[in-house]
Amino acid sequence: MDATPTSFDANDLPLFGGLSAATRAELLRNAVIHGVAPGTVLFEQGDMPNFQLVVMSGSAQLFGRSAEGREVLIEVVRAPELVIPAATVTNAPYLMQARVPEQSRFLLIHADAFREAVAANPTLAHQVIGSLAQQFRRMVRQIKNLKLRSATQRVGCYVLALSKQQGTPKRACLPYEKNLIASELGITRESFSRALSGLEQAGLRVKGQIIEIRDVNRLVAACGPDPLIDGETGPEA
Amino acid sequence: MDATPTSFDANDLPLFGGLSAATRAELLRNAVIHGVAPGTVLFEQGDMPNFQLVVMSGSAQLFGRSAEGREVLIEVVRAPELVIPAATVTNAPYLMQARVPEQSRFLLIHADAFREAVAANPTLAHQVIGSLAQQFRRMVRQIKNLKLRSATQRVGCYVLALSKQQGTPKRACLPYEKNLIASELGITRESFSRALSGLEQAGLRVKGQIIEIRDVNRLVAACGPDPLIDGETGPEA
DNA sequence: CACCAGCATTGATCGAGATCAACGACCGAT
DNA sequence: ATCGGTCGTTGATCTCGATCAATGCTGGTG
Repeated sequence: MDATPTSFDANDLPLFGGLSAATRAELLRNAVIHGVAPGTVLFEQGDMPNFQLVVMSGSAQLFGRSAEGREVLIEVVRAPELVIPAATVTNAPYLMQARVPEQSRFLLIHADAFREAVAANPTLAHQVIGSLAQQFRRMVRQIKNLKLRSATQRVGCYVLALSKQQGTPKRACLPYEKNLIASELGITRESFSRALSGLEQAGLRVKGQIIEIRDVNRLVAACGPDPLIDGETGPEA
Repeated sequence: MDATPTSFDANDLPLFGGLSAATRAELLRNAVIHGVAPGTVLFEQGDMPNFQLVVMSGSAQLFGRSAEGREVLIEVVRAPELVIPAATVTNAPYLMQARVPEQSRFLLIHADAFREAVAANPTLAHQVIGSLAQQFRRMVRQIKNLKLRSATQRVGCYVLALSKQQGTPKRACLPYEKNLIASELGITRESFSRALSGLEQAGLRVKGQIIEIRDVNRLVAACGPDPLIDGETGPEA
């Protein structure tokens, strides 16, 4: 079980797997690598995509904003994922804003060049299809999560999913501020806090960013996780 | 403004646009057309995809179900769309159940054959990318809708979007049962009914399946529609 | 060190929306 | 026409989560 690396070189990106050196080089001629400081906004919602961004290290957070200015976290994209290829390939305005929470590196490919390369190159197209499909499924999962579960269930399942994906069955470490996690789960930070406290009856112990799971079975019983919502993260993968 | 047709022939599907007659024929050799009666379940959530389904006429409704058995409408797919290509291309279990609400016709392409054809065929791959991207964006819009707006706002914007897309600025006709629309909007049928009543103060009149919009401006002011959530549906397209 | 700013927790209260229940309208079947 | 079923509406009540407000905690800066 080799973990996915967190940092990538422009030439060993999975995106380019199976591409001939020539086409890869041609694509990279239309691209630059950009180091980005925390807090940077990569693009605003409503902007037209000029580049296809690829996360080489670090991550990007995608936010949705309402007319009244409320802002919620919708997704987090990590290396080596594409940042919303859906916008680039349809050449339609971004539906979300992208912000960078940590020091990160991005590959920027000119949108036109990217679209042409995808059209000309079956294996590249295949990679894009895979990426789009994964991202689509994540969105469907999130919708099911929002529509079918209570706030407490969402919080509990979130913690369970974290602990699995971190490989620590008795512990989960929150990956960013509770504020953001709450908005990702479609609740306020206050409700998030209360839900965590409430789940202490189900064998949970909150210590800052670290959540201890004293009784997994009780937690599972309390919040009813579902692989078709929370993701597989079974033995493999 | 020629409306999109509601019924398609196997040979003039946009999916096959730009394909040579030979490859199209080859694909269709691995496919069958199936007429389907209302109420039929095409597949269950959790099933592995055996076919890539394409809607040739009619529609398919996609439902998510929770462990406790609650069921909500997540999306409706109409001709000439692909039915969840994300499941087929990733060869992963369906996250939703597909049910057919009306007499419909589907093209069923063997999943393996479909994947091979996509891999071998850049223009087909391009069509799949476009379809996936559109569907991804719809899911993002729905998430923003759920997380950023109140129930009443969602209902009002839904009616506005309907009237625009039906080309009747002063009227909207609900496309299926209020029951289902409510679950699509993430609320109960009772709340949906009340929200519609409440919006009568904003110039709305409910007559069964027909909703009259007596004062568009007031409705817009009341529920704050946003092209980045509700879709463009501007002058063209 | 003192200070301040941003984040997190906790309490009190409010309100939107869910739930429970009753009723009416519609529709297909016999 | 009568029946039974589904769907929709309306009312009463409840509850979950939002909101408002106060306080605590932490980390960075002078």
